[in-house]
Amino acid sequence: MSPSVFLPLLRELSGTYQAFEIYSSAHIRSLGLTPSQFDIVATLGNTPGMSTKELGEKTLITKGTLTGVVDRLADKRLVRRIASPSDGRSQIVKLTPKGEKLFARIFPAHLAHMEHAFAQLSPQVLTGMTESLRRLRLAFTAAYSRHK
Amino acid sequence: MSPSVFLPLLRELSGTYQAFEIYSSAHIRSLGLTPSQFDIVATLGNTPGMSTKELGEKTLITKGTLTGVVDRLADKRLVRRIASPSDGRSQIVKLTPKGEKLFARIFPAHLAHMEHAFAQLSPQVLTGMTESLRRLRLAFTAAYSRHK
DNA sequence: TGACATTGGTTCTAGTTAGAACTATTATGT
DNA sequence: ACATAATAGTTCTAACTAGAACCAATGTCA
Repeated sequence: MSPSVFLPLLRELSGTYQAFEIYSSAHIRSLGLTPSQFDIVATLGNTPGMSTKELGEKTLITKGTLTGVVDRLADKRLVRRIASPSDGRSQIVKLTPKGEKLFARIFPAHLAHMEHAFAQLSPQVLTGMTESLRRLRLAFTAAYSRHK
Repeated sequence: MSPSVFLPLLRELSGTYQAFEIYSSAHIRSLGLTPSQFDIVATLGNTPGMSTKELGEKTLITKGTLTGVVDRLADKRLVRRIASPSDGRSQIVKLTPKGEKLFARIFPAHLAHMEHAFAQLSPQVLTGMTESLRRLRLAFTAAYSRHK
């Protein structure tokens, strides 16, 4: 495979991801959260809470980073840490009532904001893109496990 | 457009980008650079140098960040800043001989590393993915300029 | 049961990040 | 020419980032 084929793809992947981040995060910051904080709140919304580990898997935030992000959300009284009843090492993170109220207010608003970006694209095109990205992701993860 | 269509796409976009980053950056760090530093060195390779502004546009690194990244590369004696002859506000950043030597050594190695990830995918599929991503990027940038 | 490895989280370090405020220089419009 | 606006870079702040070292609790296996 020649670099002239995959280099433009890598550039476009970075560019598209960055364009998404810029569009999405401008809105999120206007709501008073950082993108990572929003990710946590959105993931915890409508759940009874989950362990830090599970939260990290769903949000793709590594555990070292997660400690700090959850700390700052706890400072804002949006989440609370509870010791796991079944595992002495584990913490359950859950939204406080204040956090749930925030979730109910900003999550639908953010979905509506994101929806605007997809106005010109058909569902068929979007599912096709999703499938393409999945193949590409699998190619990277497969290559990574081969090389490590 | 329903969130059930675009939310999986956004998740996959983040996941794919992250998988790329993990695969790519593990290799870059083993070469002694951070991903941002590698980006700069790769962009400056085989050029007579360019302004900080141009460098930021090509690498998608914002100017405030770029100052620090270039500082650290300059500390390592890999790049040098030169005053622009035509514009008193502008700096030209260029590789030093040491930087060029590093570029010649690690850039081909990194291309070869990335190439492994694409072994199972045909050029046709890759160019199709590139085009899909381009459409998605344009959707975000168009939405962003509408909303700002 | 007791040694050993694994796992969940925290802490630490070096670096990146965006965004805003700021400085110096250049461009614009009258 | 002069006032004003725009631009290139730096600096500052708050936050995120990965990765490694670390600690305590749990799991494994002989």
